[in-house]
Amino acid sequence: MTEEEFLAAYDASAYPRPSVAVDAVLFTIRDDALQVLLTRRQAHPFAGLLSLPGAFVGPEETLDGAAQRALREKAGLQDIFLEQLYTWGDPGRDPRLRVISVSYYALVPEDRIGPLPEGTALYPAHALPTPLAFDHAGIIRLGLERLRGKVSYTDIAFSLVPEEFTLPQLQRVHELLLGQPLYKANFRKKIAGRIEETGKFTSGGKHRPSRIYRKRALPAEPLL
Amino acid sequence: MTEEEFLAAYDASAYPRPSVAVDAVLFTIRDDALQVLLTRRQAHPFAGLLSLPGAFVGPEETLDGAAQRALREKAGLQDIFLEQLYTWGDPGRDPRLRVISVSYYALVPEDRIGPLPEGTALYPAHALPTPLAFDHAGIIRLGLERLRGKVSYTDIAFSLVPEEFTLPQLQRVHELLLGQPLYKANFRKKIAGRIEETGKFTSGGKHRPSRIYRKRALPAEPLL
DNA sequence: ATAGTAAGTAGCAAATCAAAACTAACTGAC
DNA sequence: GTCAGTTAGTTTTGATTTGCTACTTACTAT
Repeated sequence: MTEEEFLAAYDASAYPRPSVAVDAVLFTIRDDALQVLLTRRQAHPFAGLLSLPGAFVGPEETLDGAAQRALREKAGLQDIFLEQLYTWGDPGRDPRLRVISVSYYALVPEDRIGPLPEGTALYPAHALPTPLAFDHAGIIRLGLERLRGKVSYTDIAFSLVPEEFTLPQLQRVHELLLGQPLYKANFRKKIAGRIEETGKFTSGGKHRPSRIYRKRALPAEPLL
Repeated sequence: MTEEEFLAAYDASAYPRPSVAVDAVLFTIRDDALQVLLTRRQAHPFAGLLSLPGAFVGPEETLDGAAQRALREKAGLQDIFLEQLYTWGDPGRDPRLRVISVSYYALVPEDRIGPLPEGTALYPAHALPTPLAFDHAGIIRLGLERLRGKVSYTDIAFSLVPEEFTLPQLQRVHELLLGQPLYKANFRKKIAGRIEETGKFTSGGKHRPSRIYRKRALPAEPLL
């Protein structure tokens, strides 16, 4: 069968084409823990269970665009770090109809999260309620693995911290993502080239104030 | 609008749902170069251009299953390393109709490739004909990046080499994937724990024969 | 025997990493 | 004021890994 013949048969066939949706795992740091945004489902199936914010992909919409829209509609967030994670397509993962879900993970500092809609809240990523709707537990687990894998060799940790931050703060983010403590001195050497001082200091603590930094715009090295 | 309402509207709407397809980037090492399997398209669109082997996802088929089937049908390959790469969904990437493509990359040692169907052949990954059909050039580029990124901290190189291999062979695979030469002594130290001797040696060369190894089944360490 | 060639090993300096110990700057209790 | 408590930030040291060179080994072809 040629591809064209297949397509013709495909168009004419009785079974419905799959729907394509996106689901987003939105991570943030709150209460010294990594947290995930979940919404409680009202409707069948899995009514009453928590699920990831998602959306069906519109006819003229890109996949990234649909993921952005899902987060805008469900959490009021715009212009945040968003990256594709994995695509889930097992028949039966949605009992209603075949749904292919392109999953994304998103990172946002806590201070950018506004008031959340009724039924939507943050839950600690390492102690999630169980069960979750659909295969969303698996999606979150993969997101956690991806984060852990990428934190050491990319800039993603900066996306979980306000524009201006202290090094203990940034180090703590790394530790939460990696799940293990880091040595202060080594951590500082490693990121020294990716930050710049603001000249400001924290105040109000019962101890030595810490310097406040921001992310360095462009590393000077890659110009070779 | 609730999700249920959306689904109802979605079902009733005039625009067709997207089709979901898979495309596979099959890599192998041949003639001391990394090569990709491509097939020449017969039909519109992009007739005459080279494209990745692909398939539409059947109604009861998993995504992985569809990718396996595509490689079985287009290259006669079974039971090979296959991993999801990225999902491409821009409207307009297929001029006929909206197609969401879940891309995979696959790795196979040359000795497992049999005779290929008419119109299907291997092309050097770093000197591909241009242009390619659809967005397949971008898919291959991403596959190359993924390979390069993963070769140093995973076992993927073993999937590009026969079951029994020499260390110069395995080192060369690493070098081709990384695009840079490696130091023999360091390379050997690094993989020492992941291989085991077969006791056999190559023969017939004009020089010292090299030991033949196989991949070590289970590393002993992860038992803690 | 000797030359050619690629396989495989030894060793060292430089860079990086893990780890502990140290100093600095604030608050609050005395 | 001074001292304890606390966290920020720096210095230092030893272990491990990397970059690199030089060497030895084992085969074939003259």
